[in-house]
Amino acid sequence: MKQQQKIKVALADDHVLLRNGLASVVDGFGEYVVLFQADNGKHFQQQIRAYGEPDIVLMDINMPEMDGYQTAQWLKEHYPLVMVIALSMYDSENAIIKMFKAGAKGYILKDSEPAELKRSLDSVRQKGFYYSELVTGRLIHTINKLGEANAPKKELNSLNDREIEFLRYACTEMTYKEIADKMFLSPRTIDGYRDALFEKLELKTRVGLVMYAIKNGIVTV
Amino acid sequence: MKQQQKIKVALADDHVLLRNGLASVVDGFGEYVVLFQADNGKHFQQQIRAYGEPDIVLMDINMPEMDGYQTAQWLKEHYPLVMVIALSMYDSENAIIKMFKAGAKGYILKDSEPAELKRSLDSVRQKGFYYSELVTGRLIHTINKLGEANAPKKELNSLNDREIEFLRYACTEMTYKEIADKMFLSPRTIDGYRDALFEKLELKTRVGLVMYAIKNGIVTV
DNA sequence: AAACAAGAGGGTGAAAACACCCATCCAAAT
DNA sequence: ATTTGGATGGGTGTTTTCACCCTCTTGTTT
Repeated sequence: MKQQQKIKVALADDHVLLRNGLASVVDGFGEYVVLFQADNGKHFQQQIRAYGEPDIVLMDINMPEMDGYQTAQWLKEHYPLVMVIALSMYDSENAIIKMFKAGAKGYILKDSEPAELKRSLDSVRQKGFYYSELVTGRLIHTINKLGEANAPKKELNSLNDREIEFLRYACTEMTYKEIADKMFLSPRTIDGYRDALFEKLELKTRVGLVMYAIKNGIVTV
Repeated sequence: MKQQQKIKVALADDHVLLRNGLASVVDGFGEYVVLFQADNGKHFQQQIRAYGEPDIVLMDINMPEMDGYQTAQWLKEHYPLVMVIALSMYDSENAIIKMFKAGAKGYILKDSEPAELKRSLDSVRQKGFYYSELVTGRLIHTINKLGEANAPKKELNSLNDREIEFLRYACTEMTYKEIADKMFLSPRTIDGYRDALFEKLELKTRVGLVMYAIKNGIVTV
């Protein structure tokens, strides 16, 4: 009887060990039960067809094949009642915003305590969202930026393939000239990529680019 | 009957979710049972006194209070029969060497598949060690370095507090001059720190320092 | 057809990062 | 008592990075 009242949770994360940890903790809460697990977005789509709709999904952002943004977006369109809580390794303002734009109802870090995980599940179930201090703080920062006069074309950045390729090289000990060679571009163009990223990511130095790339899973450390 | 023949495994890791994942996977193997879990080295010392000696310990390297190096070292002295498998977030040559020097019998990454975790447990149990390709590759690199003529005083680096503090600042967008101010030192001295690190870590650029710091848990991303 | 945005790239100069030199002080080891 | 070695920091010069200027395509929009 009580069994049927349990909240169904699905997990999407390519790190098997961590996913198992989530599963055992979620099951341990009692009111929640793990309906199924997936390695990535593609796998998740198959699983949801096989097992049916969960109430809540704990969704990793950085996954192979199909990442958390895409999967959350897909869920929003095809299963609008399913609530997504984003799971991230790092505290990244951009990731937070992109996941909420993709329909996520909460955002927690992978090194959270089980208590916070439970808070997020409870909150999403009861109130439909979970806004931690982390999230609130980042969102306030974004709001403040929107108020600035010099914010003409903030299309809410998503980097293109070339920029991402550049970012990966920027995380090595190569000079920009060497990166230019690797990418078959002029050093000037690389200069342009860098400056464009500085602008849209609000950074000033190459170290800033490196930290950004790591926090956003663009490079795997 | 069979129960008593199970290999006793202990876990030391401050990330609760991942630790739970390890526990459920290890228990799931059948031949292994998790004897106890600990948040850090200090906690681990208490637990081993309370629960007795495990056969194998899965030991995280970066923990608060007392880290994996220290804890492995302590185990080597006080419980020499306990076999340690180092658990690391990243693939870092230095971390591997330091853990093996502290007596570890194996080294695996936290995003390993359960199959590899099992391989490492089986191997350590049966052969007393687990040398993956990852480990072997890194060790060969080290061996090769030892053969070089220009390797006079390779004391096998451990960074001092000042260097670590500097490294943390190096992972920000501060210039070296600004770092010098923060650390109440001359820019020249900072220059020296940087060059010393370049030398002993075999790096050439600040980006290299940043990547090193991250891979070794000196900065938390 | 004209306007416009995006991608590639040139030039210049200042600032930061890197390389290699050296001196001093102080504490610990021989 | 002298030497060694670490931590600190000065000088000088080159290379890389960063900032801000600009042109010229090409493709799309209007």
